[in-house]
Amino acid sequence: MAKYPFSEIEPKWQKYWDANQTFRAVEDPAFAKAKRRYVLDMFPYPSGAGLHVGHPLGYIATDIYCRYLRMNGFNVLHPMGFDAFGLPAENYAIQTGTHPAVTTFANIERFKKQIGILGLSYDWAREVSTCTADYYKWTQWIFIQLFKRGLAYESNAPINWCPSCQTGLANEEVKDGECDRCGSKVTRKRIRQWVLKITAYADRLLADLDKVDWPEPVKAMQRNWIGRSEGASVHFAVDGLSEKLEVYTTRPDTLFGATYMVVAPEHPLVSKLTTPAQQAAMSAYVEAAARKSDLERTDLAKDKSGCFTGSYGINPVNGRKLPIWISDYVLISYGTGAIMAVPAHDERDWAFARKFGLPIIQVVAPEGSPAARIGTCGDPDEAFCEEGIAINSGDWNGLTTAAFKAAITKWLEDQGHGQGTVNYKLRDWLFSRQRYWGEPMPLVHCPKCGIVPLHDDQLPLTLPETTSYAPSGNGESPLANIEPWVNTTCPDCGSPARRETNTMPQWAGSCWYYLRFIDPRNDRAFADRAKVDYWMPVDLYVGGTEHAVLHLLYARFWHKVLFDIGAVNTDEPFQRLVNQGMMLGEDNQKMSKSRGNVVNPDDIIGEYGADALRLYEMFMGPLEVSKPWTTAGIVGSSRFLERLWAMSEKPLDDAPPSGELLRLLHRTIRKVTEDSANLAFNTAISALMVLSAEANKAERLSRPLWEALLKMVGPYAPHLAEELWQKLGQTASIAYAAWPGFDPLLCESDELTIVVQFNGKLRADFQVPKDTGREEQERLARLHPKVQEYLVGKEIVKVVVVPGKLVNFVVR
RNA sequence: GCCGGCAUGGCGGAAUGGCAGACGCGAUGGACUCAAAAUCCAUUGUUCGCAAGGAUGUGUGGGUUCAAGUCCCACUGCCGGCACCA
Repeated sequence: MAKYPFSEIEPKWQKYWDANQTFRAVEDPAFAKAKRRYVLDMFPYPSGAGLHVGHPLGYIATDIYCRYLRMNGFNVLHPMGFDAFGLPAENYAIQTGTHPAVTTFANIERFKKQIGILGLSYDWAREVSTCTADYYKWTQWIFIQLFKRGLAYESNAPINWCPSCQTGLANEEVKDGECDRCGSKVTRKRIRQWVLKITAYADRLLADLDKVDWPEPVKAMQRNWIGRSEGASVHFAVDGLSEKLEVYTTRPDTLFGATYMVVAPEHPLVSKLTTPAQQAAMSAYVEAAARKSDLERTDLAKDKSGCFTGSYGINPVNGRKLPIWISDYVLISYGTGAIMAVPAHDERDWAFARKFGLPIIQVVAPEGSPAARIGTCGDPDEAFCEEGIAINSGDWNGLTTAAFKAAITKWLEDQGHGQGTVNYKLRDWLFSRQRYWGEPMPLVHCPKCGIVPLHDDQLPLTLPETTSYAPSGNGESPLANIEPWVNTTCPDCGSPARRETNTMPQWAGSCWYYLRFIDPRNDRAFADRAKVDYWMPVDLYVGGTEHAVLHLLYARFWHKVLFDIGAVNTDEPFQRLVNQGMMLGEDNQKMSKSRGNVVNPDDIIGEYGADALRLYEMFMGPLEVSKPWTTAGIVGSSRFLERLWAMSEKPLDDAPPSGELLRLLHRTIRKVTEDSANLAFNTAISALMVLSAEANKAERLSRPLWEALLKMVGPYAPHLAEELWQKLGQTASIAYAAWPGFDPLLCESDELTIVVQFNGKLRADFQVPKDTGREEQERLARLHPKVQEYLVGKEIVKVVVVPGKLVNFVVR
């Protein structure tokens, strides 16, 4: 018989699904909340580079899951769209003059074509692109809500600046001191910026991680990034100055060990602290620190540097005078930008004290050590950073670190010298970009009213047309040069005013796109609240780990703000998150053009068909783990499909199968049902292969078995399944055929194999009827000829019997 | 340095504490063929043995258990994230 003509059949069914709107999702109240599922892929940036076989991995997985859910009576929302603002299209525009929208939409079309041939069951009627005005109208609207709640503010603090991208970057976009996008060294720049106050949500972003079903590593990364720490703020009087110097420490129990203090070069008190004698040295140091890049400043290997201010702080616990230094190892952006230095119990302070000959006093000793008993000790050899017992701390000696922390914090509060404090590593989110191809910020600078947001009826504020996309490089976006656009009137008072010219970062559009899919054409709200209630939260969200602290943190933040203003029904957007593993090249390296190991899905589909590619990508291993692509391996999936195609020619019997084949059928249904629900597609496919191989051994095919098999194949190889389903005389799509059920009783075998072990080593096996009792099983085991042989000259110490499984003789 | 994750045949992988290696790729042998491809059948962890049958085996070293790939402790290697956050 002819080979499976996938190149005819696959387009045929793709056209059918499209023409019949088979996967259109409708908010039908007949489905109870428990019978609705929102299954979401992380939407792509439509780059011009084209896809490799790794890109569709997650899309195939969610598609199979959605098809499985539909056959099980769920109403499924499964949309797709495009994260369409971004630098590549803009950079191309600078080079060629082509409008970024032109490039972007061309790439979107190409992308849709490429994933279209995979037979993915998206509701394309809900497609959105973040760069269209009807979409970013609502991005702007949400930004205004943030602004109105005081969560967006202007800042002039120095920021991360990428000299190549010519724009500011968020902390999350800087990796190892380099731009996450282009790899250029990030520098510091002081320009006016818009910042979102994500730190106001730090506690909730941390606590609510406990509510969601996400991979632990991703939760750990977010917890790390938020970086909550508990400690105390301590106020140090400064000799000869009215101002107090406030420091933050997680170890208030080491206050007696403080021997000097350090403030960051950018600290506001630096000039007041500097005595005339130190003035020259201090200016030189501050200037040198300002010139250093972030990477230079945070390089651990470098020597500590610093400069004495000439001033002294007074330690509130013992009145001791502590010299105040400045050093760039203290960061202005964390805590109070000033520290008390305890060299005996902190590696960094230790290194600094050693370099500058500052005293070192040990105030914590390991529990049980002699020092802990007598309350004092000699000079330490290295910093001791663990917890222990207080020494050299006056009346506090002998307390454990934990007890001392609590006691001294209370003492500080009682004496007015400080208080317990919680700190976060998370910084506010640098939100403005000095580029063209992004959402314009819907704000106006009015000389009378200050910064005024546009009114709702003035949205969207569309991007002006221009011919010059190049950034000015001086911290202004190209929009600043478009005078007719910049000059406007104040929405509130009507006076002449100027528009904000910064644009939003690419993350803005992706912060809420999952909500727009719910009601994509609504022009009165970002989404109708009843529809939000119908679908939200997202039940399953599949994408790569690269967004663990970027998109996934930002989106949670925006969602919580929307929750707080009553616009959404849940305080977390994504209930369950799954990270698909990376598809590596055949050489086990990351797939990339520069390595020359890229495999194009179009080529594979051309040779083997989309169903074979889908099947193979899922068969290769668990969804979550990274694995290398092997083109040679795909023939296994292809052969399986060919076998099904050939089997469809066999004569059919109406009777169900009998005996072992019936049992295998029910077991397979059980296995494939469980595995499909758990996204364990590799083992489900394996079970389908076993069943088809067994069923194929007979000359004739049982129709009930064949129908069940086709339905189970449906989500995995939908084109072939539809074709063979139609061949059976079915007129409706298999996409909504009822998923086959199984009978647990029919899964069980009448006979069980019992294995016999001697001291845990396998020696024999035999068959027993199911329901054989414990004693009977042991008796039959003893009668087994090989067992008798092994028992000769041995003494039985113990017999372990697991009914239906094994008998283990422990012998001597 | 800190926090995660992973480690099983030639390869991808499978295995509620109970027959390690399901399923697939590859390889070897055979059938079909003038021949090849395709297809089908058989074998395929390593090792000793003509065979029957042994021994050994899930990164390393210990431990718990009648029984450990699976649980516990200590390592090693690889991958990812963070990194002067006081």
